[in-house]
Amino acid sequence: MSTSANFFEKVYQVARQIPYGKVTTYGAIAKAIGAAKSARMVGYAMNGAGEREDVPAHRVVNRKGVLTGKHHFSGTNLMQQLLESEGVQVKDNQIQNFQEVLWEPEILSE
DNA sequence: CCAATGACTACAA
DNA sequence: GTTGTAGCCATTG
Repeated sequence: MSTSANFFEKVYQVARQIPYGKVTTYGAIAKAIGAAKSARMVGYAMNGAGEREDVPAHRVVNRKGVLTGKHHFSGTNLMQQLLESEGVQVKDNQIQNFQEVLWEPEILSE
């Protein structure tokens, strides 16, 4: 495997730590895994995480609290429904009480 | 190896 | 506040 394998693993590891009814941002995860400048890669990793039920990709949004990656889910509003099902208010693909439901992961250390 | 892509973010106008 | 440009870096062709 490649070095990037660890990168994905770290992303999944942090994503799994997201508590119920909470959300986080790509930048927060990227920073937590020690790759704050690789926020894009976090979203990219989420692509493969969609198959993993252990990784709630629907709880990961961009820094504005917008469901930018909803198109990657099965349906067009599946991501929003999942969030609303957890008590997260979403409107027009954007989380309303974003700051209230926002959860920041802890920095991973080796 | 080089070029293009992307579920991002920050800054400038 | 909106729009545009640039930086970022792993993946893919």
